[in-house]
Amino acid sequence: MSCLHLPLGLPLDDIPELHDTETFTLLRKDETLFEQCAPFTGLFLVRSGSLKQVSTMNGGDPLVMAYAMPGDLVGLDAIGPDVYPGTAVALETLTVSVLSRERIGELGAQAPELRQQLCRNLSQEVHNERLMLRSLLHRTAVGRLAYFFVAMSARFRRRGYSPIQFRLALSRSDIGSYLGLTVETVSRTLARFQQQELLKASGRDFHILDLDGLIRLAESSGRRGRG
Amino acid sequence: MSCLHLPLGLPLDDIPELHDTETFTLLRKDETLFEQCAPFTGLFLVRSGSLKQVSTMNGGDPLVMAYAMPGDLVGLDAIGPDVYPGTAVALETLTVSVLSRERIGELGAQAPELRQQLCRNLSQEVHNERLMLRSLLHRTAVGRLAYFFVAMSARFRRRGYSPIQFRLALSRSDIGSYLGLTVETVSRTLARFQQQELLKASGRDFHILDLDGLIRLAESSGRRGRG
DNA sequence: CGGCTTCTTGAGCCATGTCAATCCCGGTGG
DNA sequence: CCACCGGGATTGACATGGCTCAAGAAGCCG
Repeated sequence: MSCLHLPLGLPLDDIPELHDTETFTLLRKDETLFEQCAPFTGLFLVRSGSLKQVSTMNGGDPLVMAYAMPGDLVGLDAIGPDVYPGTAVALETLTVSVLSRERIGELGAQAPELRQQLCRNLSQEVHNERLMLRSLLHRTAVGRLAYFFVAMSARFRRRGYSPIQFRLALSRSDIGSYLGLTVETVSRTLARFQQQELLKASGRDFHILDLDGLIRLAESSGRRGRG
Repeated sequence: MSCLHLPLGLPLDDIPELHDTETFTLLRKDETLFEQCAPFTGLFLVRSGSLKQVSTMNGGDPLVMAYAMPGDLVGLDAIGPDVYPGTAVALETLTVSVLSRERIGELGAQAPELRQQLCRNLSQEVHNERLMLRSLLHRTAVGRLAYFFVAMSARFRRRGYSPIQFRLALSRSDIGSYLGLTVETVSRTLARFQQQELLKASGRDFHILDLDGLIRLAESSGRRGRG
């Protein structure tokens, strides 16, 4: 289960230029960093706070596609299409630094190995996404949520935060959308997790009590689809 | 619904070097091109026949992750991890041409814009996968299968084959695994599609009768998860 | 024609979506 | 400081989609 970090959690810290950027932007809760379909202008590195990326399909409801926390790079999935494939909404007060399209071009020209590194990361990402989402497809609500918390725990750990106690700015219904479940199911399942002393949730603060238990739940394949 | 092509269907035809390769390999049904966890040795371009890529999670059942048809490039998701993240199994007699790791390096060095192009494709891919899988997460069996056939139809069209009549070498249970459904559900749902004259299936040959109807089904969000 | 695998069909049950009521919490105004 | 209000969260009752188990039909190859 090495690949549990979620979508935008690319390990690009090793690209120093990314940290030199001086352009900072501040957003308040519910403000957007960019809108779906807006032309690609650059990448964003989250400094503090968090955001969700929401995509609306042809006449469907908006889906929460990704959750970005400090250290995450946002906008990578806009490089190919050349427009942002979803709207980025601040979940709380948020600061990001901007890496403009032009700057990316310069950097790519100067250091080809940077682009190579980016390729690697993207390739890794394709694989991670596939693996995560395909296994979610086969899991029940319990499995999906367990997976979600294990993944979040791993992500916080990699970022240097506590892997067992953290705050998720996502609402229950965001989590539901992210996992393909209804709010009610999320809520009920969380209640069960707490009864079983797997974790403690108060509002948006979570405390993992039994990570191994959650991992076991996440791996014990839920029932859907045998082959 | 521009992004309906499936995982490995990258539009890399514009990279001419890929077609110059002389190294051909032939495999018979059920033989494998590479095994999961084998070190990355190169990419493969499918010439004829088809294959499925299957990943086994930590102690789970194997999941069908991708289906590759002639013109598809296989192995892109191995670049990042440097090992193949799944086993590639021939579904029928199969010929591929090999693009070795070394050759990729050379090409990348000669033509930097090629690598850039690869980046774009990978980025696009991240987005496509996300979109497809997240929306599958929210759909019922009907929606998933409809989506699947619409996607396949689009893929065959892009490859220059008939978009309404094609053969899928995948078994019902492969399709189920790919979509997160059981064989039985796939079978029953296909039966309903035929009653409603949306398509005709005989064995592994499919004939789309009402593509618009399928698109409508695929888009009319199945019920799971409202937000 | 027999043996294998794949596909289809049926009956029953459980998980989860739906609908609806209530609760909780944070903010706002009196 | 308290009453009110609104959005999110929880909980309950119910309906149903899809998984399970099981049997049979249809291909496929010898």
